[in-house]
Amino acid sequence: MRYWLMKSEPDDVSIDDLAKMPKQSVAWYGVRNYQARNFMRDQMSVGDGVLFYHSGCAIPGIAGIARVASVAYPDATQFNSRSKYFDPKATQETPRWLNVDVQLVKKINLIPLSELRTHPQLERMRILQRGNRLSITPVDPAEWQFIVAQLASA
DNA sequence: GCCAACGTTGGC
DNA sequence: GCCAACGTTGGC
Repeated sequence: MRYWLMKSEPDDVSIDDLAKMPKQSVAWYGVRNYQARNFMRDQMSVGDGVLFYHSGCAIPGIAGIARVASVAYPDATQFNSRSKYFDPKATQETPRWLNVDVQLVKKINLIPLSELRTHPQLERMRILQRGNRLSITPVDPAEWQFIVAQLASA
């Protein structure tokens, strides 16, 4: 059992969009970074905890709690020439990009990035480090516990 | 819109 | 294998 923070742009898929999906589950398509892909491929298990993070928006922050709902499988968008995630080097036989399914556990009151920064318990979080761009990052169990028990319930 | 940080590409 | 150039991310 591991814990993750996964970024999504709410203009693309927001926490409310996730809540409206069948089974409140969505394929986490569009990851085109090898390190993030490898986290999904090598380290994620069904049931892992996910902090659903809104980025690239007016108030970035943690918008909900989710869970990993599948193992990694080929990301369909890499094969779609009309998709912005199309990858001409990927084939059905040798896909390059993978995704897991992510399922909503609960929407929470947004925990803004600016608030996360105020908690010394969280100062080592990857998301708070300067220059962080990775869209999927591991979260320490202690950080997960603090966020879910102390911040998400507030 | 700006800009710092980072990953990828491609020439050599 | 190095590294400059370029594109992207993402907070502000």
